[in-house]
Amino acid sequence: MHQAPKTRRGQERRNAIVKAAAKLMYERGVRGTSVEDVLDAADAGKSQLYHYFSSKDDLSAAVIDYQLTQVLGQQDQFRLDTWSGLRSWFDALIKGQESRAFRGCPVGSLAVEMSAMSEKLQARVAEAFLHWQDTLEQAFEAMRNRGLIDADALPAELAQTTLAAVQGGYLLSTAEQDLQPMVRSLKLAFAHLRSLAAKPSR
Amino acid sequence: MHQAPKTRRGQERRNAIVKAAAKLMYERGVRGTSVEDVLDAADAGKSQLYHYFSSKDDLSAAVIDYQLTQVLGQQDQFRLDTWSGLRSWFDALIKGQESRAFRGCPVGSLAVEMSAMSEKLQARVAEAFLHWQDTLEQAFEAMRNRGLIDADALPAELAQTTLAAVQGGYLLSTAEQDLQPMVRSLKLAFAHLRSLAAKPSR
DNA sequence: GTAGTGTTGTACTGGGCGGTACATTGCGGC
DNA sequence: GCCGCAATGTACCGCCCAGTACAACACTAC
Repeated sequence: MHQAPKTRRGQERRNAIVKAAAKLMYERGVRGTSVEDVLDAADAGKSQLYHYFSSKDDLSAAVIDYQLTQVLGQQDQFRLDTWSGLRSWFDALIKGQESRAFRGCPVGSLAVEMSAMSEKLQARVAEAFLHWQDTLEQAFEAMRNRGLIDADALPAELAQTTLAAVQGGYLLSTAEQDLQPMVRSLKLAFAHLRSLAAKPSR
Repeated sequence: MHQAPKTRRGQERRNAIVKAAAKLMYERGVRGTSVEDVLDAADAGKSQLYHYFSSKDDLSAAVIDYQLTQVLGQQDQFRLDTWSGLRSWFDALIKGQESRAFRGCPVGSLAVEMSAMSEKLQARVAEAFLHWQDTLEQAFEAMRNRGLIDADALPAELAQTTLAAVQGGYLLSTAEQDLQPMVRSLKLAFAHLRSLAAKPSR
């Protein structure tokens, strides 16, 4: 029981369950979503869930991965190692937050709740954020290599502060149900990155 | 039923319940904390809870207020309208996050979960954040009035971006179980504020 | 078709949880 | 000392929910 699907059909059912879980957990929170809600939404039965997952925690872990994949997938549509690409990405994040009714970051909101649930989930959350951070770091490193940002800048540090600005923006925007904090936070993050550009040699 | 306490003793019991609830909800999340857990911790009975609160949601709302009060209380120990006071406050936030085992912001983590629970709680969360933001705004306005920061700076905007940096730092630090993101995020926020100081006239 | 493995339907259970009912006790005012 | 209200103890209820048991079905290979 609760093993990886071995047929295409099984794979599709598993994905449908994760997708439905991701949607509901995003909207109502992890603990606010019962497995039966998920199964109803995915039009699946209980035996299917426990065929592929060992527990709700296990499903939740899959949901983090799924949401991270979604976020990184959208992120890949932008050339983050260019100024215009970065700006477009920020704009897209803001648009997304608006269109999803100020519900916050699909990864970040899960992260807060799951970090307090179990050691295992906490570890998965950490992994997810480090991965996300890493994709940003690569973009900044590329910019540095191409001379777009100063050679002394630390891509890892920039990735961390940028992600913090994104999450801080999301959180305030969700808490206050207002787009403005997110707009301002990202604007500031962008300006900071921009300030590291084209340093007049050393 | 569920009305304000009318005696000193009642007041104390009510406070004890809220305090215990705040502690547990912070550690385990709101939905991860049962009212019975709270009552055990507060050494109280169920009739006491429902004497002062109409529901768990009602108690949760009181917990937001309590946590905000705690945070603002600690914040009041610093002169936020001075550079050294600001820096000390940031340092204290970092120390707090460390000493509380990377569990995140006592207000922010509640906010994420509660925003998705009900309209009423969402409204209370918004109120809390706006209040917090306001205290920062007052500090920045005082600085501006005293010429510590540029006359063109907008205190409201600074308050929002500063709070976003705080929350973003908390979130990443909690997700990654590492102090560094918070340290860097606050360092950056401080540098940004600092950059608005002593503009060479217009 | 038949065997074997992957998949799915259904019915059930045991525990936990929010909330209620109601009786009882503590306490201040007169 | 007794009345009245605030405060508290206790037992209980109904519901929901994660997880299980087990039987039935689907597909592939031969």
